[in-house]
Amino acid sequence: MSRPARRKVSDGTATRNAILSAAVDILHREGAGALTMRSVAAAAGCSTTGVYTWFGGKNGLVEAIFVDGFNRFGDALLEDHASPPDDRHFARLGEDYRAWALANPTHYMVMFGGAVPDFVPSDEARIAAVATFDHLVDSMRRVMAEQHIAGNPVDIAHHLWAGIHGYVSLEITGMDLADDEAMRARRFRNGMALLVRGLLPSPSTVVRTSSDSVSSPIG
Amino acid sequence: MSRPARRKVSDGTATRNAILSAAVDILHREGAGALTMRSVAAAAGCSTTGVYTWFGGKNGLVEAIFVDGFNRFGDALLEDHASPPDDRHFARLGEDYRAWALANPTHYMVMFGGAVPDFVPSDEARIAAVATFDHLVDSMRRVMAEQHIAGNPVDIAHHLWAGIHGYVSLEITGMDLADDEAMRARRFRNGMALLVRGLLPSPSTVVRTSSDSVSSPIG
DNA sequence: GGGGACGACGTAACACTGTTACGTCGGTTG
DNA sequence: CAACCGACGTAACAGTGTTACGTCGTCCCC
Repeated sequence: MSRPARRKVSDGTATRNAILSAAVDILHREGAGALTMRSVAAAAGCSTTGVYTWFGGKNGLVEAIFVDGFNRFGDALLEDHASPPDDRHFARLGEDYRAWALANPTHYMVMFGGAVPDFVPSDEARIAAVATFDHLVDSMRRVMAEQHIAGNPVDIAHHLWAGIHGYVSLEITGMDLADDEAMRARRFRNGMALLVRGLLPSPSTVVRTSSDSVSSPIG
Repeated sequence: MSRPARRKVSDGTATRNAILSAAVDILHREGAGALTMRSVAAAAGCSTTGVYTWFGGKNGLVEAIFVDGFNRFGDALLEDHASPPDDRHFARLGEDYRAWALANPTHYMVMFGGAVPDFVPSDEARIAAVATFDHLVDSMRRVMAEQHIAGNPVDIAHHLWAGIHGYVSLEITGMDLADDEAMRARRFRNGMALLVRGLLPSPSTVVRTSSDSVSSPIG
């Protein structure tokens, strides 16, 4: 990779993209168990060794899926981060988070749940994943500054993230014992409201109920 | 199973237990990827087909691990449920929950995270798993009755469970971006306090200012 | 007591998985 | 132009879950 890459007639990365999108497609339609070197190669229209030349092995392929997932996931949440924060800012963020995760459950579980045994993302891949979280921290920092809320934005963002992930993860794995989708949506909405209310108490209430500066529940 | 089971010289279920404990041991020591029919059979001292006679296949074996995990998990939390609830009741529960999950991460991920591709627990197994959650609901119902707190205990227990699971799940999969164990423990403790305070607003503390009892800074 | 019957195995094979030598082809580069 | 080297395909390897098939020992019934 240090010297200039040699080019064939067509840009070589085209087949790489074909393999990756085929893999994502199989993962989405048939689950992690069907994500096979041979099935991916067949869907991409190449031989199994083609996958090895571009991804090094299954671990590399899954890692590419991992990074690709965080890119898509981050894009889905991007406009939430970009929009000017109002009262429903984090509620919308939570809804979009949940919507993406439920629309791409297998992808989400590869990213967060260890759906592929023995796969551990490299530090490089983890750094790419963290960017998604950084956007959340930025949003948090901005809202906290505007509302004059004290505390560590990273910690508060982590609390929010863990809370959302808890609901979504239980829901994807079917461990939530809800009767129907309406019940799940209601619970999630209420949980999000609870989280936001607890994490970001409106400044007026904070000033009124306590005198010292550390009165924000989060610090 | 309807007619009386035939017995051999030794109770046949002994080999079943040997296989199951060998499987749990392998899962605990080497992870879900090493959980192989052959490795389990070898560790249990029998042939691969022996696993099939007792568990029907890998799915059945994983399901037995799934149920066994919830039994152990429930036992670890049992004394928390049994103890008379005080201020630190749910904090202790959270700590024990987290301690068990971090001590048995692979087992926990099989139970909650879909660590084995294509494994879906049967309704029977799910019912056995729900018993663990029922204990939490009972604790919640008792505390709410004693403290005269209104609300649906099932929903509130679910909020608490989802919150705890969110932290623990991120921690196990390495997606939490903490510097060290101390930071993780602190975040979890603060998150638990936040959850409990939000879910179970103590009537006494509601009247008084936030500087009492649970007002310690979180973050 | 004998004769089935049936459950608990083991052996060996099946299709399938990830992975890897090995050869080939063709564009790039000196 | 010639050497090189990366992008492939073919075919094989060990290891995976699973399944016929046979055997042995114990139980039930006559």
